[in-house]
Amino acid sequence: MLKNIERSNLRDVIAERLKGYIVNEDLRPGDRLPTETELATMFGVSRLSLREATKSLSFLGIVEAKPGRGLTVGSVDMDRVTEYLGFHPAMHSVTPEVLIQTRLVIELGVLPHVAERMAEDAEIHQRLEAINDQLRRTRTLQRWVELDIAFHRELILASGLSPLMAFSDLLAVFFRRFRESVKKAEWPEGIEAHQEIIDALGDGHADQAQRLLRAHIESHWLRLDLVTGADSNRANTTQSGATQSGATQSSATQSSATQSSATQSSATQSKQPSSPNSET
Amino acid sequence: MLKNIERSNLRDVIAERLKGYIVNEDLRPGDRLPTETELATMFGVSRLSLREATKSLSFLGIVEAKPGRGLTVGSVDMDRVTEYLGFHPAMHSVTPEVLIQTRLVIELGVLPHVAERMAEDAEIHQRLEAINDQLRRTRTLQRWVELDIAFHRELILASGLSPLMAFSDLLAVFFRRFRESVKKAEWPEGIEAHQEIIDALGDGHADQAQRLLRAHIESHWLRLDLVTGADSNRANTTQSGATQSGATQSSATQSSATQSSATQSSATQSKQPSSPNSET
DNA sequence: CTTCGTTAGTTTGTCTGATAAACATACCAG
DNA sequence: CTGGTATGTTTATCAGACAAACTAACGAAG
Repeated sequence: MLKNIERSNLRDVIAERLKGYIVNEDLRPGDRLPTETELATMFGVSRLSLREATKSLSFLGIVEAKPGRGLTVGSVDMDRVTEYLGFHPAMHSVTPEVLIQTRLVIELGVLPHVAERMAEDAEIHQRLEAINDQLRRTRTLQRWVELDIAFHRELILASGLSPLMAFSDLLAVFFRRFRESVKKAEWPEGIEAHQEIIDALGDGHADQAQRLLRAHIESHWLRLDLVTGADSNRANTTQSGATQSGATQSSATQSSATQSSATQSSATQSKQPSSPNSET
Repeated sequence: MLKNIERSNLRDVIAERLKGYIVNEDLRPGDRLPTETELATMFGVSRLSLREATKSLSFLGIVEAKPGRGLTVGSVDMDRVTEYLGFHPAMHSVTPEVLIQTRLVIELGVLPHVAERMAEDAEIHQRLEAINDQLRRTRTLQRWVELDIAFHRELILASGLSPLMAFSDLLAVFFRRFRESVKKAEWPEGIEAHQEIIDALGDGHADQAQRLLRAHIESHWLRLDLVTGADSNRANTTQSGATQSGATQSSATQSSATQSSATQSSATQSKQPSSPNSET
């Protein structure tokens, strides 16, 4: 009678199995899946339960369904993710420190590749310059945020490590709110930082570009203290030594105490942006 | 006439309206929504159609549903999205070289964080040692692959950068086939490399651990030449040192055209991705 | 009066079955 | 051979029902 007490969410289990099916069969976007009834019998559930799973997946574009044609594999629609995740008031389960550190790992790690490819492809330099030029002529916050995201996105793209693009897009969603707190007076500062990074990359000085980009990204962290309204005075005492930033609870994804995360963040996070990678 | 692409998706329309409802009512995580039947009558659709919309939203964690309790606004869970990041457009048509370079960026970039946390949490060292010990006693290929993946997964986990965890799992799927080509005679080599990495991390020498891990991962690269077959003679002659690799073309190339990128990746890379922590 | 166990009510979870719409394919006519 | 039509397939949506799980109120015991 009782089969699976493991997870009450039958729908999620089905979605997981469906994902596994696509991976195992090595299906690529456009490939057709079995029909709903076939999948339902295959998984041993009713068609409605399976349908709810496919609908969840189709919401993000992972699978597409058309009447008469059936189910096909698609790609995740990051715009949709941005649309629905961006408006949401609170996203916990990942602290801002972890977010920044993650971004540092990706973007800093990418720079040597960018420098190398820049030496071979002059267009990369042009594209980065073009974005920064547009940034200079920008007046609205909305446009500024879009262009700033585009700049960092172009950085990843230029590295040729396309899998990291997926992550960059996702992080962009979560970083958007940080960027939206940037005051107009700080714009020139960011543009100048971008320019220095471009120049360093153009000269092949990947290590210098890394230092510059680290400082640029970590400026988000300083802004964060202002946003959360925490004690920013302690943030001024830079490099005191406390270093347990970075990661706390990793996968605590329960939703029991939700609104406590807001207050919790301001209380616990008063450490430095700089992480283990302490140069100089 | 067709004004737009037919938005016959009733489900998306309902999801949109539900999102608007949350925004208008200024609901925050934990707040309760009307019941499914109420929302259904409110929107003028059947309960099942509305249910599909709520399920789509609950897939992202925007709303949560519990029997007897009703619908509540949930907290967005990043892990929920990263789990399905493998369906990102950028993840398609990725060459094995790019995959290895991507992995290098992530795993090398993570090591400084691991070293730091290892100094505070002795359990990390124990867990890594435990996996390696199990690796030594392994006899079957299946088990060896699982443990090898577990080791690298533990490295990411130990860094505390949980967003990267999903990515590691993702890459593990792709790398599984490479690892399965590992000959039994090469096992001790890999185990020894793991041990050296653990020791270096334990001593706080993140930079040394990075060099070791780079060599360890790039051994996959060598195996790759055997796997892809092709003209491995050219690959052998061009880069005997094998510590080079370099970013290749970004996308648009299928895995079939591997050889061109192999030759292109000349010995230009003498820099280290993720060298921010060169304290020497 | 407080506290704990029980019971009734509410709400989602899942199922069965059916009809309509949209698409794909095969068939037939010119 | 071509083009339109007829038919079949598959998803989209609906209706109603029962089970499971959680909430809350109520009553009994200390």
